[in-house]
Amino acid sequence: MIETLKQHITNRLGKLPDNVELVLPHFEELVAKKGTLLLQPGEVCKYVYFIVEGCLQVYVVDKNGNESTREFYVEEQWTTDIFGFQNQIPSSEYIRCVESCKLLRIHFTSFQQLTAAVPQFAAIYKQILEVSYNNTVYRVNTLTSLDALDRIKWLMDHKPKIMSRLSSKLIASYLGISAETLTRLKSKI
Amino acid sequence: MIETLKQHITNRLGKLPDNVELVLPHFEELVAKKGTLLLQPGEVCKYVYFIVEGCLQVYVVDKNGNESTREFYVEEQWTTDIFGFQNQIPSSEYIRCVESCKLLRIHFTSFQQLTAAVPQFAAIYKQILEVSYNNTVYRVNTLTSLDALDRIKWLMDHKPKIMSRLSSKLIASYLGISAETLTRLKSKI
DNA sequence: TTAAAGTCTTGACATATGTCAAGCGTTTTC
DNA sequence: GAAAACGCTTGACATATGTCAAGACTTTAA
Repeated sequence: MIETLKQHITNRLGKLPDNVELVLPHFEELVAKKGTLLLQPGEVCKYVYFIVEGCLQVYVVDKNGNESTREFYVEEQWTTDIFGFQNQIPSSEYIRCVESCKLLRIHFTSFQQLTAAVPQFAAIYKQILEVSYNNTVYRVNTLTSLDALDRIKWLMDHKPKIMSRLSSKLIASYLGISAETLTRLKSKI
Repeated sequence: MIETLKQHITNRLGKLPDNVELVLPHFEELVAKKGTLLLQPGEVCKYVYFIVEGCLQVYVVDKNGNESTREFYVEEQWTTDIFGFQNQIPSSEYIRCVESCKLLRIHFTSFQQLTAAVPQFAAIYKQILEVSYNNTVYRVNTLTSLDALDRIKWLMDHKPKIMSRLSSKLIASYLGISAETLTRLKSKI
């Protein structure tokens, strides 16, 4: 599992064999089965997770008990409640394994140490932050400026793997519509 | 105007008189009247704006010509198309003055220089990035998990100044509803 | 292997929100 | 100061989407 992370990091930064070896020992392997909750609202997020295999869902639950998915993360992506993690304050979101997962996680203390000590690690963090922010900006704009049918098309075009890999119920919770509406609209494409 | 920025920076970082003087000369004053477009889709964003006075709207236009506002920014806030700016690629959003504005702007070149040379400036940028990301995450979650009435209440609770300061049409475009629906729902509170 | 749980689809109906139009008051502009 | 533009509210109606229920199919777990 560590090998995947090593590859991921060197891909991003070019060859830097020295500092990679500083970083890797701080990660801990974690195998979690489908349905495992890694974080709940009110809880302080202590880890950043790197996905070696599987899929994580970040979501909230509304007053009627419906889930709204903010984002799905898959292989070679990083997941955490960034703001809650950085400030060590309670989260407002759930993080759940929607498939069996092989994960690597790094603890808050190690993370802070590394960003301070290893510039390349800080650079990766900044990169992740900027990309995450950009994705979330896109997410707001698609949610507000596209109707349900166009959001489905958007998802098929931009995240075809997510579309085919997850259940309709999960996809619907990401698109902000009911599973029934998703079924009906898909037949119109 | 520069004095406001100086105050803003020292408030954030404590006293650091030396480096502030390195930063300030890179900013340029800009007065823009209501309606001025600072950025359009397809255009590469060359500046980061600091608002001394006024209000900026970041929005997109959908296929029917309707505006969807992603965010409003007011006094002492920073506005830019972060991702497009950092990567110098075309934006997908508009940035517009919805009031007469007094702004300070810093050019891409200066910005890169300063983040590389002045750690405190890089720290402010990281802070802004994290807060912006967090706000946008909240925005996704309120859009998908709250109905229109609860989104109005959310806005009144969390951004009362925005609510009273801007037109119903603008507020509605932020909430993802029509101006008529906003009128009707407000009477239910 | 079988029971239980979950998934997808479809129908009937309910509801929230949008659209268009009109009226009226306020603000802006020449 | 008059004309034009704009902003808010309300009504009538259209439409998109949600909710609930049922049936067929598939996957999971004992």
